[in-house]
Amino acid sequence: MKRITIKDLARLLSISASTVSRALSNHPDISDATKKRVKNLARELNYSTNMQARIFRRQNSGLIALVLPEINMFFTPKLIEGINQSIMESNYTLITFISNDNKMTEEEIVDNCLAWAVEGVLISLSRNTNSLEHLSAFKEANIKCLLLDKTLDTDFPTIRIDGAKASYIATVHLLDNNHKNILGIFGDPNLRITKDRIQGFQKAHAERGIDLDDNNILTVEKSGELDFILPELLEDNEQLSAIFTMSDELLAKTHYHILASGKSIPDHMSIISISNGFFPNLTYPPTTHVQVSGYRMGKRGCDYLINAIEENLDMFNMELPTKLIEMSSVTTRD
Amino acid sequence: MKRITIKDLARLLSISASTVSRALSNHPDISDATKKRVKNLARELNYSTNMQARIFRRQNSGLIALVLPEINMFFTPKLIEGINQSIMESNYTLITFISNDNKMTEEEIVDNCLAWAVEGVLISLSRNTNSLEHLSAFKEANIKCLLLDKTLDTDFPTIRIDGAKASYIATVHLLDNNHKNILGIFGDPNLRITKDRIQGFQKAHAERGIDLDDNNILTVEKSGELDFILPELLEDNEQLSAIFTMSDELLAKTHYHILASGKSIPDHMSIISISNGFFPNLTYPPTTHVQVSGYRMGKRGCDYLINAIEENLDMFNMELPTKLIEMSSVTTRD
DNA sequence: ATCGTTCCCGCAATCGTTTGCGGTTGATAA
DNA sequence: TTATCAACCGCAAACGATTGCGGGAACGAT
Repeated sequence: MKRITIKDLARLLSISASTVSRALSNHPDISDATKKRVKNLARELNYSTNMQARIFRRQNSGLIALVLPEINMFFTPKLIEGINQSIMESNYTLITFISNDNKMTEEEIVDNCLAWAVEGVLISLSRNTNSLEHLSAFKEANIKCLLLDKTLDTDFPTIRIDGAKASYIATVHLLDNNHKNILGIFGDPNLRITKDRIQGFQKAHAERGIDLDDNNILTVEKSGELDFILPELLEDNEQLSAIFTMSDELLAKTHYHILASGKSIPDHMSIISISNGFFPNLTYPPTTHVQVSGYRMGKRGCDYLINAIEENLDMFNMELPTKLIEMSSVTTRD
Repeated sequence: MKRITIKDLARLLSISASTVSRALSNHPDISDATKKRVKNLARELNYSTNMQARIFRRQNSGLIALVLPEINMFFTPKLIEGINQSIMESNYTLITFISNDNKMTEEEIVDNCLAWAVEGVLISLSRNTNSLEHLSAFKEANIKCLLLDKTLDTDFPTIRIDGAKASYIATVHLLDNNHKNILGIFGDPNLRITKDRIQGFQKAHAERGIDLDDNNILTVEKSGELDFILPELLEDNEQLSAIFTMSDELLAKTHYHILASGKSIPDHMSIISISNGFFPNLTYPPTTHVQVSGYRMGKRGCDYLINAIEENLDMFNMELPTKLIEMSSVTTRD
C-alpha cells in the first residue's frame, strides 16, 4: 500500500519525473496533451503530493503558527475563526500550540516553530511572560511575528484594540446616563491591556469632572476572585448604580452576582462591558457593551501577517475599531 | 543568515554528519566525549533540526490533524484543551482545520491531511456530511481516524458520550421531582446524537409511566429558531413546569427566554441540561446539568489515537461517562 | 602471533520533489 | 538547403537528516 509518487507516474507514462512535476504545476514548457495525460493518471491513482518532500526541497514550509496561552470560551473561538478564514483564503496551513500560560512551555513552542520552519507566527503572550527575549529568535530567522492583543512595551508589532478608548466610551455612556458612582472591574493589573482600560475609565471621569474613588477601581488576577468580593461589595454599597467590566469573563461573573444579590438589571444596577459581542446576547437582559471583534482581530491580523510574509515587509502596530452596542442593561438615572 | 545544518556541525568538528546525527540522538555507538562536543557546539550555534528534512527521510510526520466544523464557545474550547494536553505529553504536533460545516471544504481538508501525511486524525463531522466516503482514503493510507461525538451509522470508530443515557438521567431527575409535563428541546433531528438524546428522554417517560405528548419534543436546526418559538410557547403553557435542553447552546437561549417571559427559575420553571459544565455556572441560578466533559473527550480521544498509531492497533468505539451535577435550577413540585 | 570482541566512527545511499540547463524535434524564414 | 527559433522534454543535482553496513583501532585471550 505504498503511496504513489511522481516517479511512479513518470514510469507509468514513460516520461521523466521532471515533466510530471512540471505538468502538475502547469509549467508552460509542457504541452497541453502531456499535462492532460499526467493529470488524468494522477487523479486516477489518487496521487497527492508529498508536502514534506516539496517543502524540504523548496525550503519554505507554508506553515503559520498560532500560539495561544489558553482557549477561553469568550474571546478565542471567534479569534480562531477569523484566523482560519484568512488561512483558508491563502495557501498556508495552520499549526497550533497552547502554552497553558506557562513561560517555559512558550519557549519550547518557539523552538518548535523554528524546527518546523514556520513562516509566520501569531502569538498571544502567556500571562507569565514578562520579556520577549525568546521571540528574538524569530527576528534572527526572519520569521514574521505578530502579537495578538496582550503585549508588553516592545517594538514587536502588535494588533490590538484601543482598550483605553473602548473603556472610555463605555464609561462615558454610563456617566451620560447620570451614573455618578460606577464600579470598574478589571483584570490582572500588571498587564498592559488592563492599564489601558483603567486609564480610559479614569479619563472619562476626569473629563466629566466626576470624582473617582480608588475603591471604585477593582482589579482581580482571576475572575474567580469575584466570588468572594462581589457579594459583600454589592450588599454594602447603596450609592453604586452601575458597573463597568473590562471583559466578557468578568461580565459573566458580575452579572451572576448582581442577580444573586437580589438586584435586578437595569432597575437596581446598570452594567456595561467591553465584549466580544456574543455573551451579552445570552444574558437577560442583554448587556450593553463596547464590541471588540475577535473575528476581526484574527482575520485582519492573519491577512496582515501573510501579506508581510509574501512581500517580505516589516510590520507595525495596528489598532482595531470598537463600537458601542446599546442593549438593555443600562438605564438612565434621574 | 543561513540556518545551521548537521553538515555545518560536522565540518566544524571535523567529523562526519552521521556521527553528528547519532550524537544528537544519543546513539550508543557514539562516545560520550564526542556527544558532548557535538551537543555543545549545537547549543552554541543555536542549531535546531530541520523537521521537514527529518520527516521526509523518516517518512513519518509526527502530525495529528484536528478537523472541526466550527469553533463554538461551549464545547470546542475544552475539547481543544484536552487534545492539546494529550499532544503535549507526546511528541506529536497538532495541525488544525476548520470546515465551516461545509462538506466540500471537509473533503479538501482530507486531501490536505493526506498531503501532509498526518499520522492520525481527530474529526468532528460537519453538519452537512452525510456519508463517510471521503474518509475511506484514511483507511487506505492506514491513517488512524477517530470521530468525535457526531457520527453517522458507520464502522468508523467514534468517541462519544452516551447521549441517550445522559438525557435519560436528566429526564428522570425532573420526573422524580414530580415534574410531569416536561418540554424537551433538541437540536438537528437528523443527527444521530439528537436521535439518541430524544430516545433517552422518551425512555425515561416510558419507564415512569408518564405520557409524553409529541408537542413536548421540540427540535430546532439552529438555536436561533428558539427566539421565535419560545416566547409564545412559554406564554401559553400553564402545565409546563420543567424544560430539558440537550446542549449548552440550547440552554443559553432557553434560559434567556424563560427570564424574558417573566418567569423565575426554579420557582416558576425548572430547567436541566446536558452540558459541558462551564456555562451552567454562569447562569443565575446555576443550572443543574448532566455533565459531559469536552476536556475528557479530547484527552482520552487523543491519547487513544496516539496509542493506536504507535502500536498500530485498530480502534473501536468508546463511550464517555456522564454525571448529574445538581445545582439550583430544579425545584421539587408538590 | 593469531583470533575474536568491543567500541567508535565514516561511507554512501536514500527519501520525493523541484529546477537550471541543455538537448532534440519540427516548423518557419532566409 | 541552411540557419533560426520556439516548443517540449530529460538529465542530474540538489535540499538535510537518517541508517545499514562495513571497517579500523585497541585490547584481551588463546
